[in-house]
Amino acid sequence: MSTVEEDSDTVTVETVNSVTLTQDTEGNLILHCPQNEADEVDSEDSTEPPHKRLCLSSEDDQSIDDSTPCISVVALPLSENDQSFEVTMTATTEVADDEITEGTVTQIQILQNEQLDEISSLGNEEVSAVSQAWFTTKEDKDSLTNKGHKWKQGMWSKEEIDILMSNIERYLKARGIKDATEIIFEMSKDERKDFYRTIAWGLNRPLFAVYRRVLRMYDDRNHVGKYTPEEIEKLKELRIKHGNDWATIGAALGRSASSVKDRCRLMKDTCNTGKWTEEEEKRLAEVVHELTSTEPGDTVTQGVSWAAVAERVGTRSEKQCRSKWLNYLNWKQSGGTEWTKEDEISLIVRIAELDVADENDINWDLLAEGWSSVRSPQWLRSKWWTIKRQIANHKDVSFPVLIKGLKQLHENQKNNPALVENKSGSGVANSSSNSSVQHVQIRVARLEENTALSPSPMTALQIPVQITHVSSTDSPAATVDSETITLNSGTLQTFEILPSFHLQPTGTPGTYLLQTGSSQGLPLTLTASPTVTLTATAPASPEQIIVHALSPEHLLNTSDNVTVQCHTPRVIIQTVATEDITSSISQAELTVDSDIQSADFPEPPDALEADTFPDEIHQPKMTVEPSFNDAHVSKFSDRNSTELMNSVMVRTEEGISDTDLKQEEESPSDLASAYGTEDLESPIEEQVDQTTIDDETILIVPSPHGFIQASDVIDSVLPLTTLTDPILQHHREESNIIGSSLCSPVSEDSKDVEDLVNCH
DNA sequence: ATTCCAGGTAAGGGTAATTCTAGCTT
DNA sequence: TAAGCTAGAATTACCCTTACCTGGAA
Repeated sequence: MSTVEEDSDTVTVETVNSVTLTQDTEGNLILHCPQNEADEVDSEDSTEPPHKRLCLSSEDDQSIDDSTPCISVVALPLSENDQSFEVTMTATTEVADDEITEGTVTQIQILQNEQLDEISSLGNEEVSAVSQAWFTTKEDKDSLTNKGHKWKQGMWSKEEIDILMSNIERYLKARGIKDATEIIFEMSKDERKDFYRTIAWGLNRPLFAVYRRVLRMYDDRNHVGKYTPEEIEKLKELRIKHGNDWATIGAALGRSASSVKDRCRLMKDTCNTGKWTEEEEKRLAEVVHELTSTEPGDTVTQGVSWAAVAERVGTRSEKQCRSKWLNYLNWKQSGGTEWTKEDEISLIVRIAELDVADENDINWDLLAEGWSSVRSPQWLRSKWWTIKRQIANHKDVSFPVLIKGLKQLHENQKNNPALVENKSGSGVANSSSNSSVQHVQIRVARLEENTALSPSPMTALQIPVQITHVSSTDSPAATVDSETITLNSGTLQTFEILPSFHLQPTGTPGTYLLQTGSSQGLPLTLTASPTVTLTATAPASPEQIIVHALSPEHLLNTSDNVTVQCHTPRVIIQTVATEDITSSISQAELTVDSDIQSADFPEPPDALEADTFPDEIHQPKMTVEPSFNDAHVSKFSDRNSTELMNSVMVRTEEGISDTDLKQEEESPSDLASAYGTEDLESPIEEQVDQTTIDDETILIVPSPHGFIQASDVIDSVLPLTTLTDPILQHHREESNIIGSSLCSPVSEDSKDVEDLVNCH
């Protein structure tokens, strides 16, 4: 148990596990509990789902009850296996920027499986010690290491970037500053005092790493792209003139200093390009062995000074030398064997067996050991990268899901070579190539539900993972896939689906633009009571959005009737009805429509194009259309009636070309008959593989169309047996609605959300 | 004068994405 | 033989850490 006391005499945020606690722009507190730390207290053999409740209590009776009269809590198990989870608390009163440090005493305790476990903790103090310390020297680091501190290194995860962006947003908002670049590039050190320290909060990285990251993110001379031949020429001249004064050279070229520095590293006048000659290879090998004091045949993958090697080789740059050695020469010299399809499957299995929650946790050195066809750990990692990219949306699914999907995919191919052959469309099915399994998508949707617990913690239920083939070689409409999932469950209050988007008001009441990371906006229409409007807020992350649609009576008391919040890795769209949120069975419905449709949506305003997310955050788009009704609403088909109370529709689109946007219109009745009959042509291709792994179901759905149409998979997308929520199952048994109320996708031109509403 | 703080610079190891190309099939 | 295709090689823009530096404040 640890107590985190901020620099305040009044506030204590106390946790009983090691959690990262952040606060978004709306004052929502986001806690993240890493798996390894949770494991300290969770029995290893526990098979209980990691449902945890967040318990708020106050040492000061005034604190929560008075100042934050309504707090909704969302507990999100990140996967069915790990014990990590995220908790989001939404206080309906505005929480000021500094309230965490200046407010009242709040105790946060994490309860698991309805038992209050006293959980030992590494605590936030340690996190703070790292992220609040500006240390770059070896002594500083040794000192912290000796005190038992650990911090994250390597590539920043999306989650970290989300936290950072959220912190920056909050900092800007609190100070009324519009553009972070004002602070970063224009203010003096004194003026921006504490900026970096503030935005580093919740990040387990050295302050210096945060600083570098922020500079890169906001430097518009970064991410400029490929150097033109003219730029290269100019760069050469500037290099002669200014030497290693990268800042000056960069300024002259309109590039960042590190960019021009990196580019210069690649261009040596003496460098050859293209295929290595035997002489060059021989020289490289000799130099590497000489500089590392190794013998020919020894495996050398680390501890090589490539700059020194390149210097000695003479005709190649350090990058070229490293790449050649690690990806070919060392393996060839030490008698490596060819990489096979079996190796590929083995790699997936081995990675799965590692049971790591994050790809960054994979020890590639260890994985590459004693594997003759692996050229180097670095090469193996790049191999994994190519395997991973067989999944078109690999960036949008969690790592465990990705692994499961790949495993299932390969097993399916192994058991059904015909599928491989058909999908590849060529005679290369027996080769070790990956071509046959490219253009696969994994779809994950998760449902959540309010329970009777106050103040409304969520328990999760899940929609199966779906993998759909969308081979672009098979069809000009290849990137178009579609399916519609309709759930008709009275208890559903929360819908969660990948990937993500961003809400922006359009100026038209009740209509919002939904913006994806790639700056494409689409309208969001709230088909609900006129008194319910959406308030879009800056998301804490582009990955996850929570929409809280509070009841009309609550709306009278607050301007924030809907809260949008994001955090990785999934999108959540949630309505919270203030009345009877404990109702176990109501008639709420939820429609998920990931259909791809041609866009006759209005162009997004220019304002939406600008800088909503950093360049490096890109998400594909998909259509998401959850609709939530509370107990006042009995049927989805009634949604256009005035009975609708809380109904939210959200849609966005896949990034598809104009030609991809030509999809045949299907009426609901067409669809209903279609998926019952017309696709039953090929026994092989009709095969739907469904495997339940833990609580998650993965479907592999080959399609005769080369892509998934609504008619292909609807029946499989949501088999009744895959819903794991007991309440929902109970409801299903009662009504048997889910299977019978599958909603069709709507017309190709997305007449708009009204059509979707009325499609029943 | 010294130490600390809050950056700042350069070097270099690395990753991930794209482009090129040799070799294969049609 | 040419065209098309693909896997693997090569390239490169960008990322991250490390080590050392700087100028002002304490």
